[in-house]
Amino acid sequence: MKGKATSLDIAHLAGVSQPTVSRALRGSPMVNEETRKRIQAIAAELNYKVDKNASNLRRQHSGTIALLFFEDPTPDDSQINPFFLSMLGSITRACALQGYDLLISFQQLSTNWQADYEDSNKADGLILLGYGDYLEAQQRLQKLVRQGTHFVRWGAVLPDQPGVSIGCDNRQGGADITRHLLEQGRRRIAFIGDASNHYPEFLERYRGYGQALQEAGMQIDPRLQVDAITTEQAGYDAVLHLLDQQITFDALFAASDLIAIGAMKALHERGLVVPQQVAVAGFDDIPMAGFISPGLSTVQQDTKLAGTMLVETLLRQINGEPVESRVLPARLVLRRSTGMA
Amino acid sequence: MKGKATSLDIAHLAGVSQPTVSRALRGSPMVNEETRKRIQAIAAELNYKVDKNASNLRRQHSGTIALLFFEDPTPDDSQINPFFLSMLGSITRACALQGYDLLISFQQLSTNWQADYEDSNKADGLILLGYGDYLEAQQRLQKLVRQGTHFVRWGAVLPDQPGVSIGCDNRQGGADITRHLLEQGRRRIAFIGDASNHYPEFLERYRGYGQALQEAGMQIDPRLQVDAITTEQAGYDAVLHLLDQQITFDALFAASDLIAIGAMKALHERGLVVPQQVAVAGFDDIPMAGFISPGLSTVQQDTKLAGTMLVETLLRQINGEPVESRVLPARLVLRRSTGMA
DNA sequence: CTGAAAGCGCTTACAG
DNA sequence: CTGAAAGCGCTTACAG
Repeated sequence: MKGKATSLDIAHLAGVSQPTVSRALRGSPMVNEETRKRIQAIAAELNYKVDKNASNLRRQHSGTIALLFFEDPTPDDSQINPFFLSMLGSITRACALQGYDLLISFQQLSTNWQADYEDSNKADGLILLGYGDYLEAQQRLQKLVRQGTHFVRWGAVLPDQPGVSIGCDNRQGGADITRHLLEQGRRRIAFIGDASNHYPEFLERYRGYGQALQEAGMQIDPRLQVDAITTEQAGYDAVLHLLDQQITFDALFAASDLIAIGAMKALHERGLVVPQQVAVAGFDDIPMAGFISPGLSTVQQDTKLAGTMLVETLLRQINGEPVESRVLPARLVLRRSTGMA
Repeated sequence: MKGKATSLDIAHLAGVSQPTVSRALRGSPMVNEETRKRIQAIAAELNYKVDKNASNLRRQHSGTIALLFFEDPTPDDSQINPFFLSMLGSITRACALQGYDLLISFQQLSTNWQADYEDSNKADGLILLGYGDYLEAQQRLQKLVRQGTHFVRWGAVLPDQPGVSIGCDNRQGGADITRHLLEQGRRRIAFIGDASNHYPEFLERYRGYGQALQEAGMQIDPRLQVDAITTEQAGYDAVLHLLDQQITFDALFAASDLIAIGAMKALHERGLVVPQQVAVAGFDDIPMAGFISPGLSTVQQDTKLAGTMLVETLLRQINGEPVESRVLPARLVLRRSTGMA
């Protein structure tokens, strides 16, 4: 910018040395109150702001967290899974509360995101967010750990994982919603979502589903599980697949709300009424879940708590405190798509 | 971090001076190709990354743009207007394309956002995003201009505005959708949204509405305009207000989709059928607009183009090139809420 | 094509 | 309580 004021300028005007300006402005206790007042007044008048680059360089710290958002496959245009947008909001808020800046980066899983942020001192740590192919990501996580990079991941919390993760209790959520469908008298419950270790969160939801069925003394019919990534299109396609294969079902648990919404569209097009003929449940509780018709029963993840936990855990890690993975509870939100209200 | 490699380390290992490392790594043409190769190999092995703080400090530039997102009133929790999330996505993408980082900050209109970013050299320029009270914001914009801060605003493009703005053609959009409602045979069209100069974008949409009515030889009934900010709640309340005042209407143009969605909820609760009894139109084309039932007719703003324009305009400004405000076209997206398809 | 020198604007021991 | 000095890790004239 045009001749921005520096601490030296302030020092001249205040008749003190430059370090004194630095001390005064950062509230060091070892500076005379009067001197401080004078310095502050001048700084305010000149609209002086500490140069972050200089300050960070000297302190070897950035006061910034980088949020790496990766989703796979590449979402078209600017359509981002609303669940992650909600997370984004809550992470931003949590950062602001802690006085940290948030650097944001939308990554394709394919680019080499691991390095550039913390390595170049732009950020003190990383938050990793996104449903992506976990096996692909895993080696990168290992590299991060090897490099001593500070990072926290949002996702499934599993024993063999590199680094620290925060995630919701996907298994419990999956079990709860499946029990609910069973209580509604449903017996042929389809699961729409990838159930491999490529997508551990989905896999956990699927395991919860299986657990609930077994508790009810029911068999798991593998034909009722159809792979789908988190898009409406995938949900839509999956339902058509079930119908075309003549696989009967009276309920459907989608591994995400986006999938559920696409599934409902397909059911509607084929003339099947929700919930009378097919009950539908999702996962996430994105805002749209409450607005579509009928309202979508789903498993809510507490994004506000999640954002706070992610940021706090990361900051603790940055400060050298011990941290560990955490599982947050999931909560049912029941609406008309499963016959409620 | 733990003993991160510096350019000096590389220099020692490569048997050259530190400046040569710097040159080699930034692709300066005045360095021997073999030397460069050697240096690059060592840098790669040590996972060396240029320290951005040092580099930026020296170059007096940050390679970062700050996105200041302000919304008023404070949205509850992490619920952000989906339209802005879409903008956010497209801005992020545009930044990435240009090799810039994006620093993001959710501001309440009340905090003093104007300064901290560019003034502290964290960002080379600012993008301002959000529906907020414009009159409140205006003096801050003026201050930004006075300070020579580089910034671009998303919003109404008006003659008397400080700084550069990019916005969609709100008036044209408002006129087009109103004409559409008139063509559908509607005669009592309510406008839900603040129509004061506190919210110039809404005001322009209202003017477009008025223009279309007048072209059709109709009077503007001021009782058909009800103030509302961009929330579902405001739209909901506005419709109840109209109904309770016994003001009749057969169509409703909401200044935003969020308002329209809240309005539809109120209509539904009062037993009014959309579009048979009341046609409803919104503005923005947020993803939800296509999912609610009936689908919401609306005016689409091209967020992809908008994000690109914002970033490009800002970068041009940063590079000292002349820039000016731009108006982007708005486009109708017609769905069942106004009786289409 | 390469090196020695200076300096970006801070913060932090070290003296006093 | 305050100042003189050093240094964070780069980039960029300036010499050669």
